[in-house]
Amino acid sequence: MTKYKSDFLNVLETRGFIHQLSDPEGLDRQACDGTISAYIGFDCTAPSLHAGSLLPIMMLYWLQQTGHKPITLMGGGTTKVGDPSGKDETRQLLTAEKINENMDGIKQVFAKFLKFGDGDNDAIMVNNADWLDHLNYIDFLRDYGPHFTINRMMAFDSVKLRLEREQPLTFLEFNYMILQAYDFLELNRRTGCTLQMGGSDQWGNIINGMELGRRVDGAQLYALTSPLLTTSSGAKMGKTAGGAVWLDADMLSPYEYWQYWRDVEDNDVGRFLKLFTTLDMGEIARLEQLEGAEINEAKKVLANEATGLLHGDEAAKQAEETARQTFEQGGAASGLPSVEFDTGELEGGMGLLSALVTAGLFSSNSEARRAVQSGAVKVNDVQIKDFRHQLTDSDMQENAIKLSMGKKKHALLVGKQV
RNA sequence: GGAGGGGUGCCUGAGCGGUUAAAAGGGACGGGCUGUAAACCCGUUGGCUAUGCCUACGUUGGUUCGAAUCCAACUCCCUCCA
Repeated sequence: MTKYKSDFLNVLETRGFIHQLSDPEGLDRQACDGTISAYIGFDCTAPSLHAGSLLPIMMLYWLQQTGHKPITLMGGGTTKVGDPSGKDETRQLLTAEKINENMDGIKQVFAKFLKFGDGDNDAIMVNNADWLDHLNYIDFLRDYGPHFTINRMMAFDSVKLRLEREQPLTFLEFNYMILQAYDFLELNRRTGCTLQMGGSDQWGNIINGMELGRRVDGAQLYALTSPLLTTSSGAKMGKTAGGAVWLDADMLSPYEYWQYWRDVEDNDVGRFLKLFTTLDMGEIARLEQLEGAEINEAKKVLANEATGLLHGDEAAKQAEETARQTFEQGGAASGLPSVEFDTGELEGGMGLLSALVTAGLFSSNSEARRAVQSGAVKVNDVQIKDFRHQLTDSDMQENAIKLSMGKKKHALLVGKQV
């Protein structure tokens, strides 16, 4: 099938995870001969990871499934510096407290995909602040500075891009690649890790670490990157109307997460099934054959599988059921995002606009009013175009009012006696 | 330290005394078509107790009947020189 002998590279290859690989034969042999440890670094710039990080997480998942050891590296130290790759502007510096806070949130997610522990191929988590925070400047410069030339550093895309666009690149950021390179070396020393994976934008950084390891310790290290993931229409993964597609259930409900996968473009379905589900390739091939309206079945499978991996099968089923009731029957499913309100407000009529804002469908009355006027709003599935409309007791159905914005966004106002 | 350029709405970016809630594009959202796609077409895109009011063009003052537009100070950023 593929040119690889090892399960690990075979799986990654057939599922479309591999973009660049530094030494295919060498790594393949390593993976066949024994257990390899590989790491991926994660930023701590947000309190939760989003769908964009799912790809690297899945790589670690397959790494473990094929018998190897995943290492998740939290960028507690490097986040203090900020990766300039792919950024036009200097990132805002985060405080140490904020970084730690974010790190706590991010940790939760990994446990759902990886098995942590002390076993041979159990995953471990490390924080590069552990070694970066205590570096001695002069010692560090003397030990590792000679292995980097400015000439080469200038040639890196992340640097070149800034210079060409005449955007500032601070010395702080300029150092980022050195620190990341050092991470690789340090991890190799500490845990025997020999492979670093990451998005294609990390290629340069990873190569740096590889070379540093070779020069300093004579270690044979490997680099593997995944393709930069965009949707067929070119948009970045993981962003949606309401913001990022967070992996934390508190920041994005399983139902909304399910909807995200349900709504992917036709052209992405096959690719996403391979990348974000664990279905076997035969099943995926079958789903890929579906065309026209039938492709919706494949999308549901995608949504179920992806949601199941993250939030559990139970949550996935619920989300599917909620979606089925909402879209296919037009009913008010209980699993919709719901907000409690005081039923006393209905006496004498409750303004439609404020109800919509309360339900979280709009952020301001004006925004809600415009939407009502353009016919986007429905109350219990009946379109209302008068923004002065008042909701009353008679709108309550089974102790809730279903409010809709457009075809896809629904919310329930659930009555609460006070 | 010296010289120049610049800070406009979610983003890019026009405007350079009144007709500016601020061109244009992007993005986003809504409607139509569909399959809860894509593409395409149309609309919306500061807030409010709404034929009116308030807030907004880095900050603070000033000139003026009137300022995003002129002046001053401050501040932040960029480029070049030392």
